[in-house]
Amino acid sequence: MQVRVRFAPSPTGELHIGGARTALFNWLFARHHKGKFILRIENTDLLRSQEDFTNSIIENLKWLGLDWDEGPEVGGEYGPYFQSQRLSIYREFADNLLRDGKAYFCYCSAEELEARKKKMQALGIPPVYDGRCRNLSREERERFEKEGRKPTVRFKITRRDKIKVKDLLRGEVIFDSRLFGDFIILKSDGTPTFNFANVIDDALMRITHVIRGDDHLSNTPRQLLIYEALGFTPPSYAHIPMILGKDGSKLSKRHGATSVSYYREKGYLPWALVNYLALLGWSTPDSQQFFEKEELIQKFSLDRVNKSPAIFDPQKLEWMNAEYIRKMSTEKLTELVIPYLIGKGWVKKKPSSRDYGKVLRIVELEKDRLRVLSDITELADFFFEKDFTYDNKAVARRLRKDYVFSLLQKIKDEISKADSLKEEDLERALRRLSEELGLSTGEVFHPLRVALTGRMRGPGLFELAVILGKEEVIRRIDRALNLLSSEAVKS
RNA sequence: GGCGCCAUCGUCUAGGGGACCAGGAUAGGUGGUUCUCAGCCAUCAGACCGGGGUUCGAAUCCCCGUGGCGCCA
Repeated sequence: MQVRVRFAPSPTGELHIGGARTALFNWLFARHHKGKFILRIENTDLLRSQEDFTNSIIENLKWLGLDWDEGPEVGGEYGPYFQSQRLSIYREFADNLLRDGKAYFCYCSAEELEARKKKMQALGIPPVYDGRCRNLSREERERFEKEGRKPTVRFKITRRDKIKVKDLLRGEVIFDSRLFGDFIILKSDGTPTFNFANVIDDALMRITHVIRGDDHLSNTPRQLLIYEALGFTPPSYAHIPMILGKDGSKLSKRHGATSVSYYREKGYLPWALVNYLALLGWSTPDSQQFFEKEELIQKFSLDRVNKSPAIFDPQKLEWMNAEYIRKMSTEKLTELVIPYLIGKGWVKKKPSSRDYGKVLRIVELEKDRLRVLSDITELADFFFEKDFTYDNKAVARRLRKDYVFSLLQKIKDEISKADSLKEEDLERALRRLSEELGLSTGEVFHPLRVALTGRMRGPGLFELAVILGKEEVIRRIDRALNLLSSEAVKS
């Protein structure tokens, strides 16, 4: 039998890190078994669902490289793949259950239910629905209808025994159906509840394996009951551990950025994110860290998914991203970085080949320092901003020294002599100068670096000077000299 | 409240009775390389939730407790 799995997000928000990981595990499982990966949008809750989110989720899944075989945009023979287009299907199945006496109308209002629940809790009784609408007489029903009550449809629990959930990761988990109250399958507005729609769609879409967060484990026995009532064969289940925030609670905005789109904009590489996410709850026997796509597909297996929840660690993700950036060719990296430079107005939309060459060179020099693509804007600003601001500490520590003023003048003279800047020439000249003046190389290099970049850290001095070019280097030395002399006047 | 799941370094994890005074990765400390930073190399520190069993032997199996999380909502 061909494996068919699905990812079924509800478009009530952006694609979440946790959702992405669930999607990934499903996708990996499908690709590993040469099965189908299906995308279904669970937008039944029309109030909270938004089209924008649907589009965003789709875009982000594509960006991550998690392509689906059936679903929005690609279609498939088990559609439609939007729950909002399947409402008549749910109603039909609900009607069947009503007809068969496996479900019934319930006229209790949300307020009444809430009040009873509170009372039961106060008495220490499990707060389950008491089934009072189970056997309403025709008259009672008519009376409620006249009162203008809109009924919900409840599923009748007839089993009074243990329900076994066979979970691929956790083995058999046993629930007691006596603890369930009759639950709602169709809300009073006619839309299905999660459990109901989910089961019907999975059944009709021939889903063979349900891989989802273990927050759904407790829902599973109820779903099994629906499968049974409908005469469908349930799928296999694998409840994967959830991803938590730093403090161990469910990952949410409180923990910082949790949406995939944030990481995308920030300049994380899709595969770095995928690779990192794969390691949250799954590992190889040797704790391998890096995987190429095909390798990950080949090695992935549900029985190496562990059972305990994982805490999302942005630091390790950042490290992994930096690793992938360093491994990437400079050409490819430059392509990815240019949009950020355009955003700053430092590079034209269509850079000239000369500008492009310059950017390429800058990227090459900054590559080791990039952790995310957007880092480029603060790392390389001085290459583009002629009037960069000096770092106060850098000026104090490296520029504001007695010897620096005349040193910079000498460097300037030296550079002026040559007709163009070359790395080796500059290095040789500076080293000679340090010897002549009895200064350490650091005492010569550091002040020049601050004069040229405004800061103490950065790429190789000679390399960056060559990129700036002779004229600009002289200009910047003058600027630093000005700064020093104006301060001299002040003091 | 009931039910369920989970429990190894701060974090991600390896481990499935002896190979473990617990391995890797990340983050952190120290040293080296270099004009600085980053990187790289070397090095240090850091964990089996607690208690009972089972066994010659337990991180590994069982029970209880505790804690975290989830579902019912």
